Amino acid sequence: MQKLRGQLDEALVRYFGYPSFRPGQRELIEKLLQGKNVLGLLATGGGKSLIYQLPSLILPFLTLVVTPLISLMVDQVQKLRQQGRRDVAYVNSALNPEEVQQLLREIRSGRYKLLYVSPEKLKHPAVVAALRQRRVSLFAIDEAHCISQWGHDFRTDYLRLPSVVEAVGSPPVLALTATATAEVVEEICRLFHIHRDDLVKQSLNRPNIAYDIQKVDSEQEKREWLLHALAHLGGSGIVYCSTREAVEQVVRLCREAGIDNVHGYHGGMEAMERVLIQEQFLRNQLRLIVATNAFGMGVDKPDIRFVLHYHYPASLEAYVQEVGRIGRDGLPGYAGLVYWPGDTAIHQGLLRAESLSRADVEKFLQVVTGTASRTISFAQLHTELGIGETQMRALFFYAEQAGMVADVVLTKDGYVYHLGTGEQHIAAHRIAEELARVRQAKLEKLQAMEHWLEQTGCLRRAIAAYFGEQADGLTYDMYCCSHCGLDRSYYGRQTGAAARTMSDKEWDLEQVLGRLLGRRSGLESGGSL
DNA sequence: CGGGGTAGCTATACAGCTACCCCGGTGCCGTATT
Repeated sequence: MQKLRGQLDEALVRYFGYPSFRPGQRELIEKLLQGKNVLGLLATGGGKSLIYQLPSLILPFLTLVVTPLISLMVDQVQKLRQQGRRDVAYVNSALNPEEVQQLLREIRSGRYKLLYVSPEKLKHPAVVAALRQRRVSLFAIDEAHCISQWGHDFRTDYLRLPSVVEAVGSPPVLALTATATAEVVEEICRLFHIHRDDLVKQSLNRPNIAYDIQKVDSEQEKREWLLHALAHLGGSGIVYCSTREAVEQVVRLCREAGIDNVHGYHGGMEAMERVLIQEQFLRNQLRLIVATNAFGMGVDKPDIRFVLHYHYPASLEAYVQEVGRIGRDGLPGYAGLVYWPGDTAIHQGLLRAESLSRADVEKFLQVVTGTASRTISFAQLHTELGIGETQMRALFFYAEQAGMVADVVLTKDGYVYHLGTGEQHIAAHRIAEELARVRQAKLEKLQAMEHWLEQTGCLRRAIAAYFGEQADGLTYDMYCCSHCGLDRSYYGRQTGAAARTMSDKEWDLEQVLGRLLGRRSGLESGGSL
């Protein structure tokens, strides 16, 4: 063990240039090297990626990193390659089929030590076979809260990860996140057989963030509050809205008020435009981003001084993720939220829109079992079942769990599947129950968010309590929250880096995108990834 | 759930009201088409 510690210290200095580990890092790495499954609960900006990047240099075989977004994979691989690591790659839909084949050959040949992958790609038998053949030394899951946040409906492949771990030979598992309630911790530990003693948890309290919430009576008052806040805050920040349309409206509102260093961001925009906007924000060429919850994950900007919520998010977990982007440099930052009770309609409506009834489930099973071709086309989804692709994926997932479907593949014709041996009426019951349970859980998270808004105690302590933390001794005088006391004018005096003018080269769209996406010039040429 | 838009009525105001319908977020994947 003494020898191992020495090796770790040496590698830390040699490869990362840090003199010492940050809290939790060494403990997690040592447990992993002992072959244990671990969960790391570290505050945002706590140096999570080092926990798998460093072992990947020491371990004999492959370190696999499951990542929710392609942009995160591209970003990480690009950074590591710039640091001179040639044994790093990613597998996702940014690669064309030939590139994937080439990459799988290279994986089997042992060229890579660190591989980033989307959970969806891990469903492919060819990918799993290559990984098993090469052998996996470490199975890391970044942003592990996605398992609970998305795994139950939106991206069910997250819930398949435990069987993937087994399929690649049950290597040690590392789950990492900055946001997890006691229930989420429990679920991750259960899914990946993580022992209670192997949970490494730090306080998620962010003492440099001040919380301010304001209840108003109308949309007009919200707009006034927002403009007033923006006029008085210094530095760069994010405004979160719950709908794309609200994003556009708030951007217009800002511009009409003379704030023009601003841009909107949401999932309906072109991927390239989104990349460009994010990049400009990171470089302080944009001061303000108005966005839906699409914006933020992987945005590693240290000097975000404020996050404003024009709509509150659907859960406290989401809220903590969003405001957690403030002040990673450790300097003071401001989290402001304005709401009126009518805002709940957006969340209630989304919940209603995505919920499937028992009748929907039965109809789905009838169509699935009654189609001789064992195929459901995209057109059928809409005409016969009246549901979208996301719901369809969830239905297939739970149908598999209930034994009604043996496997599913997405092809040009739609979903092609094989039937299982389950009994239809039992399966329908189980699927409907499961969907109801997922919906109920979401509703409760929304209600917890709304309860937090309405309660009158310290906002910081209430967050800590929600995440099961002891909140004693959190006293920040006039820099805590709007319930304890808050000197708002203080945050106007804080200024971040001033916006500067871009050079012509930086404006070059191709330059920026080529650097960030690096698809065509990708793996085979090596350097430009 | 509830805001916003629209159709339709009233009954003589180029408006005003009501009733109704629609819509609302996150990203992989694979495929065909721009």
